[in-house]
Amino acid sequence: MSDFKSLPGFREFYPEALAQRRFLFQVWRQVAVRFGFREFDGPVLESLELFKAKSGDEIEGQLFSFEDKGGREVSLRPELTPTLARMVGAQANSLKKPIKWFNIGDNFRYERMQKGRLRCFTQLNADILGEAGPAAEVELISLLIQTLQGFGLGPDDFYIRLSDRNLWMLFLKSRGFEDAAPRILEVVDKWERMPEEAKAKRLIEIVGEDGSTALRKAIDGFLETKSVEDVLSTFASASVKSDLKVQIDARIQDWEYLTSGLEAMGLSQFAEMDMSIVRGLAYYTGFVFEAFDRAKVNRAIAGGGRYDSLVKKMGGPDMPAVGFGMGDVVLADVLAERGLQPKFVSTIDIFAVIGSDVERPIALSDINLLRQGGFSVDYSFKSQAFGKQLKVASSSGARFALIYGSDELEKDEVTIRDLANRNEETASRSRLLSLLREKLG
RNA sequence: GUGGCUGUAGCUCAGUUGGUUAGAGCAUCGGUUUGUGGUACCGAGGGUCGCGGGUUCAAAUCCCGUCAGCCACCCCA
Repeated sequence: MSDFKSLPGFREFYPEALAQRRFLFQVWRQVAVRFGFREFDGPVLESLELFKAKSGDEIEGQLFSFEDKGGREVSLRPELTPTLARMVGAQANSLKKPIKWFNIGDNFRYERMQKGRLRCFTQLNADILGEAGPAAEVELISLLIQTLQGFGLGPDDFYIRLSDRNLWMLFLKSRGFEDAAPRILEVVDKWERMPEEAKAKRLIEIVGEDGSTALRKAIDGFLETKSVEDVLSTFASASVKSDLKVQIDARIQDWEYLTSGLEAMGLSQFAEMDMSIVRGLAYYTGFVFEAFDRAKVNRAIAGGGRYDSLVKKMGGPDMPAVGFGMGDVVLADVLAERGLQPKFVSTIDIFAVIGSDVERPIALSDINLLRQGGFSVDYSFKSQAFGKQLKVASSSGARFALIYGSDELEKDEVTIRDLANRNEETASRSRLLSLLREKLG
């Protein structure tokens, strides 16, 4: 074993593993293009400030950051969104709206690795910018669903949890918790995992002893919300000021637009309203959603949401935005568990079997022509028995073996052997290329 | 960052209460086979038993440390 190991959390891809990896990318790219998204990319290394500005100092401990030789504080990107927001912001006026972009790229986090979590992972990011209404969410969530379907995953395998930070804010306002709302959402984010006493304690810290019981009841009640009808009844029971009422009604209309849009696409079975999703990061402003593995609780395959203020924060104009990310690590695990990761066999078109060093120059000449002609051709580097070479030919996955023996070359011919059915025919070397073009189409 | 479990060949694993030169299957390479391939047979290469220290006449085996991996927390863009 070598003393030079790869770094923790960084993977090596041998050809077979790389083939599987490229399969993921291929499906990602194919579906995104089908939805009219355009591929872009940004730098892998950015200034540390870019990520600190967006996510806050707390995140810094997980950044893969260091000082470069010019004394700059830099970081490998932990996510693509800040870069995207900056890029779009810089050319916002000249870009056609809505902007539908996607990226497949490596991201980095410096943290302890575990299942589904490495220090270098690849994410599909898909974002729509310049569309403030829920039509963008319909498009993005349907892209997310169709992508997962593209891998053979169905409604028994995953579902989308839909939530809404905006609706949470309106709800908390309507119950009189407006000022503490951001801090309350932080608690809601961890609600499922928190022990009872911890919940009570945190709520008292936030709103004090008096309000905490009512708040507790409100949160538990709102978490039960499973449909637009539930939302309606939640707010119907509350007496709220008229300007707030207008906002709530507008938001309910957005929800109706979103759910009916997904229904029209035939995707209702995949989507569930689940207000427990608020997503940790502060930059989400509206709808948030996650794709969950049905087989394992608490395993998110993808997640995203709306971040309407980020482009402006990155120095651009006001520009609404929504997007999601899907990592390759969890996805590959999910596919492997379900046997949906195809087995890739490398194949070539033609394997040349060369009788001896006498025939070799002629064979090499043909091999080069066939390769120039677009065929993938392989051959044995050293002289070996015919049987041995045919064995190699067969395990190479080639469709045809070309046999360059002394008998054939006397007549300036080669034997074309179909490796599947073992039929042979002879062909003159001058016709070889056109004949193989017919056979291999 | 915290805790638990696990490290023997490329892979999956044997290896007895500590006792000769650490094994098997698969894989790889070579041969049986300079004119015909999925089988078969024969053979070869491949290991500092994760690494370092300790106990012992003797350590893959027992002890300590360390590194790595897995799992659960924490966190999750």
